[in-house]
Parts: sequence; C-alpha cells; structure tokens
Amino acid sequence: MGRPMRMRRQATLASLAAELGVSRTTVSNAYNRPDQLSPELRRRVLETARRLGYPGPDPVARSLRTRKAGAVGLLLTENLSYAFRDPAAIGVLEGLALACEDAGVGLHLVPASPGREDVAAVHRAGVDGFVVYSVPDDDPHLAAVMARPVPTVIIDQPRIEGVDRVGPDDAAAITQLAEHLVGLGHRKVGVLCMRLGRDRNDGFVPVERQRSAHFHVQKTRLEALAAAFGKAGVEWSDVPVVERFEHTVDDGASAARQLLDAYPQVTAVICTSDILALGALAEADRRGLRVPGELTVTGFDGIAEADRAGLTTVHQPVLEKGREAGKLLLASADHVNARVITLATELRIRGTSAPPRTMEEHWFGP
Amino acid sequence: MGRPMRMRRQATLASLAAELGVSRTTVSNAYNRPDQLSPELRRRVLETARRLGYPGPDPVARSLRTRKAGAVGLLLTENLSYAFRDPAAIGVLEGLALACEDAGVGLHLVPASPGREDVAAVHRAGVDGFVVYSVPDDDPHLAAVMARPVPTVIIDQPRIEGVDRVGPDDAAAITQLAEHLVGLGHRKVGVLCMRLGRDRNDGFVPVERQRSAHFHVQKTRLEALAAAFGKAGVEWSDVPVVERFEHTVDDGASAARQLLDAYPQVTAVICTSDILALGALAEADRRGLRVPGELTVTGFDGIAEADRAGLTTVHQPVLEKGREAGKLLLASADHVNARVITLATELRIRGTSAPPRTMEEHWFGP
DNA sequence: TTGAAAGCGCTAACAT
DNA sequence: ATGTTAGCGCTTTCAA
Repeated sequence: MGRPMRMRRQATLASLAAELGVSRTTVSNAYNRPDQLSPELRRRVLETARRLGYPGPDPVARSLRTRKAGAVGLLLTENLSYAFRDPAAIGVLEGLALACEDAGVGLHLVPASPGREDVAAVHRAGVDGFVVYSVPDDDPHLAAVMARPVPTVIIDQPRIEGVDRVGPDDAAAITQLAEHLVGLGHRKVGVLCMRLGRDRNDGFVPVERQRSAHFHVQKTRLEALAAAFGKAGVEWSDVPVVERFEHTVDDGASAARQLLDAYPQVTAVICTSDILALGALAEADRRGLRVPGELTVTGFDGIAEADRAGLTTVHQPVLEKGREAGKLLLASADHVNARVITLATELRIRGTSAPPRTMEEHWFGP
Repeated sequence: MGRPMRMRRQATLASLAAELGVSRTTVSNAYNRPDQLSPELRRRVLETARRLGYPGPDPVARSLRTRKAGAVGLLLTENLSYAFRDPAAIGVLEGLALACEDAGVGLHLVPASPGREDVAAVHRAGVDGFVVYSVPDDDPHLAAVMARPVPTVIIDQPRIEGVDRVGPDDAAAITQLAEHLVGLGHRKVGVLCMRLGRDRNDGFVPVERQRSAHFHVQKTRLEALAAAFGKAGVEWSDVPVVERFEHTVDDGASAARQLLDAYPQVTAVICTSDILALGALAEADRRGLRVPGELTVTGFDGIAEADRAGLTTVHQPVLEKGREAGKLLLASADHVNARVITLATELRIRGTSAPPRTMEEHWFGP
C-alpha cells in the first residue's frame, strides 16, 4: 500500500498488444521468448509496457496456463512460528530452502495450526507439490494434502504406503542408544516423549496409548526401547513414560519432575528429543542430582545446544533431511515405486551417561 | 510422486457438473458456499467428486478468478537458507509467520540469492503482497518487487519514499550506545560492520564508501556514530571501520583481528550486530585481552546468545518487526500516506563495556 | 517473424 | 435453490 498509483491493475498483456497493434502472442514472446521476435520490436514492446505501467505477465494467470506454480508447499504439524523455535525444525527448513533455492522455486509455508481443523489453507496453496514434515497420521491437513493431485514427500512421519519418505531409521538409532544404556547397567529407566496424538495428554502414558500413538516416530522409538530393554529383562509395562504436548525445554523439565517425583529410583531418563533432555538436565540440576553420577540423561537429534551441554544423544542430519526431501520432490522423474531415503544417524556418547549408582553407593556413598 | 493414480488430473469442476447434470455454479457452491444449495444436493456433489477423483477447485484457477493468491511473499537479501542461521532473521521470520497464520495466508519465501541477477522468481510468485526484509537499495529483486502491482512493506531497509516501513530508529539507538561509550571515556574506538554494498569488500572502509553505502541501516549507524563521537572531539576519519561481507561469528572474529592488528590502541570495538560482536569477543579471548578490562565490545540486536554472553548491546524486538510488517501488509485498509512503524529499542548495558584502561594502567598495571 | 484461435479451471453477477 | 453468461490474464499450437 502507500502507492495508490501501483494499486489498480489496468494494463494487461491484451491491452498492451492492442495499444501496440500487435498480437498477444508477440507481447508474450517479448517476455518469455526474446529470440522469437526482432530486438527492435521487443524493445518497443517493453518500452510501451513501461509507459503504460504494465508490470509484466500476471504470475497467477501464467501458472494457470502453464500448470506450474513455481513453488513447493510445506506442511508441518506445529504452528508455523514454532518451526522457527525448534532447532531441529529450523535445520529441516534450512535444508529444504536450500533445495528450493537451487531449483529456483519458492517455498510456500502453509498456515496450518494443529488445533485448527480448517483445511482450506491446503486447498488454497498454489504449489507444484508438498513436503510434509512430521505430522500425525490422522492429521486432517495431511489428508487434504494427499487429496491434491501433486507429488508429495514426507519427512519423518507418518509412513504412508506408496508415498516418498525421508528420515532416519528411528528404531535402529534408538536401539543403539538403549544398548549403550543397558551396557552401562541401567535397568530402572524412565522415558520422556513428545506428544503421541493430537489430544493433549501431559502425564504418564499407559502402554495402550503408546501402542495406538498417531505419531509414528515417537511410537517407533518407544517400541524399539521396549524391545531393547525387554531383551535385558526389563518389563516394559513397568517403565514409566511421561508425555508432553508442547515441545519446550520447560516442558522437558516439568516432565522430568513428574517422572522423578513418582519414580525416584530411576537411574536413567531417556528423552526422545534433545529439547526434552535439556529440560531434564535442568530439572536434575534443580534437584541437586549430579549428572551422570546420580542420573543419566540422554536425548535425540543432536542439535547444537546438545553438543554444548555435552549431552549423550543420537545425532541425525536434519539439514540433509530437508534438502533430500526437496530434491526428491523436485526430481519429478517418473517412477512407480515410492522412494525412501534413510539417513544415517550417529550415537554420540558424551558426558551425561554413565553407569548407575549401585544401591550401596546410594546409601553409603561411592 | 509414487502415486500414479493421483498424478493425472482428469476431473474438473466442469466435468463434474456435466456428470451430475447440474451447472458449474452449483458445484462451485458446493465447495465455497454450502448454504447456497440443499444439503442433499451438496452431498451428491461431494460424493460424485470423490468417485470421480475430483480434488476440489484448482487453487490457481481460483486465484486467477478471485484475484487473491492467499499468500504473502518474503524477499530477503541473503540466501534463503542463511535466514535460518541468523537468530535476528529467524525472529523476523517467526513474527511474520505468526501474522500470516493469524490471517490464514501462506508465507511464500522467494528464492532470490544475492549473487543471482535472475529476477524471475519475483515475477513468478503468486502472492498478494510482499514483505521485503533488509535489502540494499540497488537490489534488482527489490526493483522487481516494486514493479509488481501489489502492496509492499519493507522491514529495516531500504527506505523508499511512499512505501510502508517497519524498523527501529537506528540512529537514535546507536547514538545512545555511543554516548554510553563516550561517557565511559572511550575515544580510541574501532567499528565492525556488515556489508555496505552488494560488492564484497572485506576490510577497512574509507569514509567515501561509508557515505555511499547501499545498506541504509549500516549507513545510518555509521553516520550516527560519527556524529556522536564527533561531538566528543573524535575525528571520524581517524576511526577504523572494518567491513565483512558474510555475517557470521567467524567473520566477526577475523574482522576484529584485522582491526586490532592494525590499531592495537583501540579501547572499544563497536559492532553493528551481535553476531559480529560475539566474534570480536572470541578474538579478544584468543589474544588474551580481558573484556571489559582491557577491551570493550558492544553489539546490536539483542539476540539470545548475546544475553548469554553478557554482551552490552542494543536490543530490538525482532519478532515484533516481522509481526508488525505482516499485520501492516495484511491490513489492506486504503491509505494514502505510507505508514511507518518505529519500534522501541533498549540499550542493554552488560558486562562487556567498561572504562578504558588509562595509559598508566596500560604500562604499569591497574 | 507474427497472428488467430482455443482454451487453462474457476467464480461472480445476474437471472430464474 | 439453481442456471446463464462472462470473463480473470495468459500461453500455445498451428497457420500465414
């Protein structure tokens, strides 16, 4: 606004052609195929355009005609703004932006808040394809995306038959971590996890809810932990799992508090994200529990903050996830089978994991 | 991809209408104005749509017809991916995303790398308006945006007559900071600044280049510093200014090194961003210079890392910048005069600024 | 090198 | 409550 002159679109390609006494084709060519007309004529066209205030071909009309929007849509489960708070999400965004930039296409962030059932934003997005990042399998926005006749690539979750996907091998990654802890001697463990469904459930998670989780990544990690600790003789139904709807350091801290209040005998807190783990570290500090001497804490993701905190965690290449997803989407080569890219993860053993204190140590000191 | 069935768009609103034996209007209404037709008919329409695989009205065609794209474009001077690295830029993005979300419109990130002269991405973006964030006044992408007949809001820079703008009062803000330093007794100062033009110039900046800078924010800050220190009797042409094209902590460090190597007598390093200042702190540490005992360092922006480092800086509300810009753009009330929103800044005096060592102290210790 | 014709798929008056 | 009529602004065969 603020420039009334530029507000009212008057000139169109047709009016410009009329003014010049040439056909619309010629004007179109002046913009899109300079080699298809004489330089002299082209100059005249462009100059008249300037004089008439014609801003060049309307992008929407062009998109309709060419059936190319020149943009890819991004759907995420969280508030758009949240994506800029979570370092892992930022990494994915950065990678995706990189891929888009290389291809010269725009990145259209779809305004789909989790609460809002309003799916219209998905329908309204003029894009050539979607990247879906980490949404629950019953998300209505996801359904709306899948209904659109454009290619789609999913990052992390959900897993949908026949749809391209990019992500780590969550089960294998966290199994490695679990084996590390089992190897250290931990048997009394507790888990902090991110939301398992679209409904808010801040608290302990019955096994049934774990089983029916709509966030595949969380579900897979819990299952893998159950399997790994099961092998070590730990009955999974005895293992406390605390869920948090919001994914912040504070929520991690409060979850840890809830866990340790009810299960003080826990020797290791396994978190399904670094953010939650950072919160757990804060809570341990608050309680005066030394880490790793008195409590082991582990994360997942390998964000920069985790490195700084010396957190034992599983690193996954978040930037690559975004970039690979973008490349997959933009490489529109025909292919029958869904493509799946599995990214390498790396167990990073740092300073927050150590053998548990034995009972003797607990009562009589080390 | 990976779902061949969904790839070929066959059904259109018209074909659906034909199949049903109703008019196109009716089908359109079934989607857009449910109250305009009987529930029974609507059900039939929607069901037939499902059967035929009609995915609902094409967003591009709809946009062409309604002259609403349902998205705002964002143009930034840096690589898109860079925006996700700079905390200040992330803040702006988050705020803008917030505003978009509230309005239910998409956020279209335009792939405009600084190097690339290719302006086509701006022309191709199907958006209802642009937010331009911190670009040089001679940026060709900016020119392309201004040529488009849609409202535009600029954040920070450049200043363009008649165009809405959101930003802090850079001159006032940094003048406050300068007065703080002058008050402490600093007279031998040096400056680290961000790029002043689209050409790369990593090194000292002649006054002439300062004067002709294409980045208005940097220019304003330098001018205000010149004025403030001029009042204190400091000849600005004697003040070394080091420019860096890239905006990273490492570049801040190398700039500080360059400055201190050539001007070891400097008692304060004024940085036009926190990122650069964090680099300067790192370099001071590397040289064994105590801050603030032996060297004062100041920043600008007030990012979280700066707080953590206890940096003396000027805080500006970056999230608000983005949000206000979005609100301004989306509040399309007619108005003749350009709107300007000036955001409050706050001088945050922390632990990296102190009086300079006197010469006596320098030679003989405190 | 230029032009004529034919839509791309949809919505919004304005009827009925 | 449903249909008729007119485009939105552009690109693209195909012909001249």
